[in-house]
Amino acid sequence: MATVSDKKRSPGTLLVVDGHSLAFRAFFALPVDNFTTSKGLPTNAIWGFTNMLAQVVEKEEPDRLAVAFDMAGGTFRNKMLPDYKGTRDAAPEELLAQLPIIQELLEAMGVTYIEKPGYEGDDIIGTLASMGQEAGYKTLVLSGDRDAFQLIDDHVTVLYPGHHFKDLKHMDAQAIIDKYKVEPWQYPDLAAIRGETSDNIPGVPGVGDGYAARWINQYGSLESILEHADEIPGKKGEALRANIDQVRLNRKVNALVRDLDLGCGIDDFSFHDFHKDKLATLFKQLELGTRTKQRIMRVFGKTLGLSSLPAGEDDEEESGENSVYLNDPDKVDIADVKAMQSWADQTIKPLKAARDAADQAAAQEEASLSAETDGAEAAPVQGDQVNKDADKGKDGADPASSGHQQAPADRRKYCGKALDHSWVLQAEGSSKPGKAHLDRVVLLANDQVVTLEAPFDQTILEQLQSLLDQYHETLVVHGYKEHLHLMASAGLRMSQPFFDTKLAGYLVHPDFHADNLEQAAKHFLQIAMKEEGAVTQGQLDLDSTGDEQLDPETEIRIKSIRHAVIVRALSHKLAPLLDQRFQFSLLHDMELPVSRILYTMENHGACVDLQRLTGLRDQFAAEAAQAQQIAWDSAGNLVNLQSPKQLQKVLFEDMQLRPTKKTKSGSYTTNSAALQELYLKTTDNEKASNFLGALLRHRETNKLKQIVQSLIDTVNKDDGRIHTTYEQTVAATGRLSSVDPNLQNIPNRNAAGREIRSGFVTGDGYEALLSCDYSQVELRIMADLSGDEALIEAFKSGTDFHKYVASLVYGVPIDEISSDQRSHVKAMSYGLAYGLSTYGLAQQLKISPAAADVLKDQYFATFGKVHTYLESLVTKAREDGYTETIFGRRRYFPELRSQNRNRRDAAERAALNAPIQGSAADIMKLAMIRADKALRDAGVNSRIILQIHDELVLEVAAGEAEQASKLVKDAMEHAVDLAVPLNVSIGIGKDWQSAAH
DNA sequence: CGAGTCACGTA
DNA sequence: CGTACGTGACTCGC
Repeated sequence: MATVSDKKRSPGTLLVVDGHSLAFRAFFALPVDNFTTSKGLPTNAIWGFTNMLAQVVEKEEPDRLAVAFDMAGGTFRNKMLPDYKGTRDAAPEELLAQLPIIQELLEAMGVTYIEKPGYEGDDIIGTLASMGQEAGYKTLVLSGDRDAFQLIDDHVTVLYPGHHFKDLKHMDAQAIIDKYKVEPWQYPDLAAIRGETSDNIPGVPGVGDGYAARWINQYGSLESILEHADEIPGKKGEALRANIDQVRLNRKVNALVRDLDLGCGIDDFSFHDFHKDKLATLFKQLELGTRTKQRIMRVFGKTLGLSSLPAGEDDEEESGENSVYLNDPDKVDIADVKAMQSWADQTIKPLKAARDAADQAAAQEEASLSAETDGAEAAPVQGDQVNKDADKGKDGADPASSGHQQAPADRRKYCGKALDHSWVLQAEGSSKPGKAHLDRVVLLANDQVVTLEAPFDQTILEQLQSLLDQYHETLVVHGYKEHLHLMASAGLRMSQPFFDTKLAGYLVHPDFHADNLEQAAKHFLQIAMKEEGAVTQGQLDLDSTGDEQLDPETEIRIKSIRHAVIVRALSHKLAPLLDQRFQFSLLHDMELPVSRILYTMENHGACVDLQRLTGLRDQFAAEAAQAQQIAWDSAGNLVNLQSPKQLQKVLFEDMQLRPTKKTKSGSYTTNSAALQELYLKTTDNEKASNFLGALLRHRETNKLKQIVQSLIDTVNKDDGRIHTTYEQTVAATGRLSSVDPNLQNIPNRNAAGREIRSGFVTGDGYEALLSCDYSQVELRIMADLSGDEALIEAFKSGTDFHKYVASLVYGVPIDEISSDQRSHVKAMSYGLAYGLSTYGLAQQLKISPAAADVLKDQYFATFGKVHTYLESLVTKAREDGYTETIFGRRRYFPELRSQNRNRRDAAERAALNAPIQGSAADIMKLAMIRADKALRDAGVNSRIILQIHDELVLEVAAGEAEQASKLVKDAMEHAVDLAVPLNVSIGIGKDWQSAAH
């Protein structure tokens, strides 16, 4: 179909496409999960590639088109640079599988594609650009590879994908100069210096585009820079000199070949025959959407002068495309309560009925299915994980059913398709406990969005309250706890929603911590945000192009709507993942109820005696100042005692003390263990000895001062209480953490520090603090999970656990166990769950490594199954890629396959610890749910105010001490049913210190 | 001003 | 050369 007449229309346009780089970019830009055929074939690169190509052809209307591909096998570049991975050999299998299909599609579309053994697509492109130039064509190079920039001149423009690959930038000479401050032909020099991380090409460390450009402009060329490398000052110059060879090599490798013999001419790149049937078959196989198909037909059909094809009979949906959930919703303006009511009646209200109907249909289908298969295997194999463990319970210790949810019939095991009938509420403002305020609420239902803004009309709030009350079971939010704070600040209550994308994201990937919603979206949806925060995957430019300057208020409003859309997309991404792992119950019966409890704990806060705290602060400050003075006197020098660097100089240079250990970065440590050792060894130097003693005292008291001060600083002026924030999605093991301030690290180990706890007291109407803590939970979990009879017996015996274990290990009667023996065994027991080494054990107990080895052998000889169990944890993690707690909480450990020994060893220790620490965390969470419920059911005013991993602190209302103690102790001890009893010890007193036991 | 390092408090 | 956290101070480089 080459048309001679085309050529006369000068200048004609030649479009050259870097097939591999485009497919590569598409592959990583689009979530493979949403582009997979029912047979499991990934199609994200195919979809992205064809759509992109169609888009460009439609817009640029080229007369000639050729697509270049890399070929399997190395190129001449690999020979020069063994680590070079710029080619398809480094691509993931899922991408490679799509390349031949893309070529097949191109063929059907009548598009020429070219590949040449030993060369990259880039070289073919370079050659094609030369051919275009000779023939007087305007050439467009569509490529995601920056090496193509060197081809740019007056006749060649590169179309380069932006952060999201759909946004093409026209890179002409001026654009290169603007961006890189060098001419296009100098770009390879710049790239050689900077390197290309994505291609695994190292540049000069510490040198980026800026410096590279500066040098190029100063010296004119790369060769000239290298000749004058000696003149370049500073670290950067040093780094350059150290990497001259690398830079030279880079420059050789990034030069594109421009004169290959391709065995064809430019007229071979006209549009060829368009195979409609073949295309239709391919599209069917690939299960691509109608929209894509019609677009291809339209664009490439038109090139041939065919009329647009009729919509035809295909009724397939745009299935599995993420963009469905990222579509721009329609904005609905709500003028008054009436409008809101009618909007909700049309959108939110029908969701519940629709969901119930869908549930019923699903149940029927399942029933008929199980009838067909005789009921043997149709039911889910693994059910509700929270209930899994409870199945073992014989005496009503079912943690889930005693949780706060309603009738068992209401309890879902899976999200299933229920999300299709859900709505999103996105509240914005500050959720800080004690000072939350609500700025805006976005409601998203049925692809329609309503925004409500402060100041809120009271009747609108009532309306909203009624929606929350009636339809919380179909509601999706991002962060239930934060929403409780936000909504409460406007006087609104919020029952447990159906889904929480923040919590779900945490369950899916507990190691990943997103600071905000956009990061979560980027992580889970592979969506890129523009600087202003725009979603670029969908067309989320709510107001026309989105390019013009919007006023800040509109901007922020759009951002909120965008957030709601992201939440919807996230929920659809995460729900199937939870279902796959049987973790919905973890969300519904554990994390969500815990969120509500944390909200109330944060809200209540902990009452402190401000006078007591300031008194302590002054006392610690005085001691610290005194110690500092002594240190300064003996050093003869006003060293900053809080500067490790200055201390190193004073200790190891001025005073000539023998350093003990090094820090990670190679300097000598000045930590307290090292200082104490030095202190003991320094007998001949009075000044040094005084200095060390004073320094140690300063360290301790100054730290305490700092902790007390931070408490004082965070006391809420309105109620005199401290409102910490519990982070529910931070600790990778499933624990909570506490910030602003951290109330989980208030000193407890030595007397001076413990005094701080006396500053935590009771508020009006409360008479005492009650502290309840689990004894040796982690060890008990190990006993249960390992099934070690000796260890189980040790716990059942009810005597001093560590003494009992020591007597077994040392083969000595219990009453003959020395305190040293007890503490050694205790350290060993706890060390187990951390993956301790004999070296570490020896260090901690200040015994020889040989003695530690003996202890370890003895220990494992006594508790053999524990040893086997711990090893099996790591083995299983290596096989599965993740560990699991007794309630099915997972943590993934890709580092177990690391080539780096240190990292691998660290991963092994973490994998050993995760299920143990994590199970303990799960148990505590269930205990909190039970305790909270028990207290509320009993109608008492006493309440949980703090959680410190294995301890709960309650503020006990007048006259409730005995009742509250009993309720909480019972709730904690029966949170789960293990092979060993759970033991909770309690203490009560007028402050936290005296509540110790 | 932000990131990284060091030190140290808790379970 | 045991796990999991958060905070504060200093220091370096932008």
